[in-house]
Amino acid sequence: MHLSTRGHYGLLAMFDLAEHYGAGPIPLKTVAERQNISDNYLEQLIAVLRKAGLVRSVRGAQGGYILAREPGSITVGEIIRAMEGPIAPVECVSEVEPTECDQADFCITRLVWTKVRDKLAEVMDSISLGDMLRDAERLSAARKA
Amino acid sequence: MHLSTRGHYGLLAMFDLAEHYGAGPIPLKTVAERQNISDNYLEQLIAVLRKAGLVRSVRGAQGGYILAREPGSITVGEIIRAMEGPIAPVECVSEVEPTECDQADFCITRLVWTKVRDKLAEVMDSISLGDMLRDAERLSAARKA
DNA sequence: ACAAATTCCGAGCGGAATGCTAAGATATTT
DNA sequence: AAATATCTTAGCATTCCGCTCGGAATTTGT
Repeated sequence: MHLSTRGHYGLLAMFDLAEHYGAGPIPLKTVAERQNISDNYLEQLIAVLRKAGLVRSVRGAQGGYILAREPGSITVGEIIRAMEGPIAPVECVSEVEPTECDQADFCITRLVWTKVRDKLAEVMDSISLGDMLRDAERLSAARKA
Repeated sequence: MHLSTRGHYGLLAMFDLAEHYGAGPIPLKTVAERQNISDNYLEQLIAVLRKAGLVRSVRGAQGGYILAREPGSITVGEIIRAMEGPIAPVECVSEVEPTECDQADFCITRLVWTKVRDKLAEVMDSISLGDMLRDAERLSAARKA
């Protein structure tokens, strides 16, 4: 049950952009440095996020990346699906194009994986970048107190 | 968010043993054939389950494998942990020995992964092989009707 | 016009994990 | 003994992961 660094870094980068939402385009190098990720590598990852329509890019000097939508309307689930593909503990219960299996009708383990998948999707879809920003505020407030 | 075949096959094998619980030791070859898994490969996988104390083995002719406990007392979570290691979408929130991270205290994504991990564990721990047997009965009853 | 800053794109690559196969050693039953 | 199983280890092809690198294209500022 492991995520690859794609999803891990992808969420870090998106959250970083969320924290600076409204401040114009953020160069990738800045994000990479703040999140301690190789910027060469992050470049490839953000390309995926862009193609998925989750970030907008501005080329040239003073350019960078901006969230395509408000932080509150982008969920962790969307980001993870973009980076890691459809949610599916095993392929035969993939959210899209589950692989055929002639025993699917009476496969009990399949029921299990379906439940797992649904819970997974439920948690991830229920958390937005906006929620995370609020958590961050609460945390830093508690820290000061 | 993919399981390897280890967890997948592991659960299939355990469920097969559950379906024949009480009928004495089941040879691995039989399980492999019924579940359509390479028996050479399954041999390695079941060794892990045995070391985890989830199945007992009987060597020699007429030997095979038996669940170490009642189906109702063995959960999917146990099986998956045995086969795939501690549940953890990312390492820094692993159930055991989470890797150190100097930013752990104010890492918001970490909170997300913790929630994901907990939900994952919750579903898997809430389903036992006994539950699956009941589902199987219900399904075959519905099929006959 | 030119230089600097940036995104964009694709090639390549070492290492690790995955999913097996295979072969033999060991134990038990008949 | 012979047959039936588990047990153990080695190996191996393929794929994926997590990068690095080089350079082209685009925009801004001087």
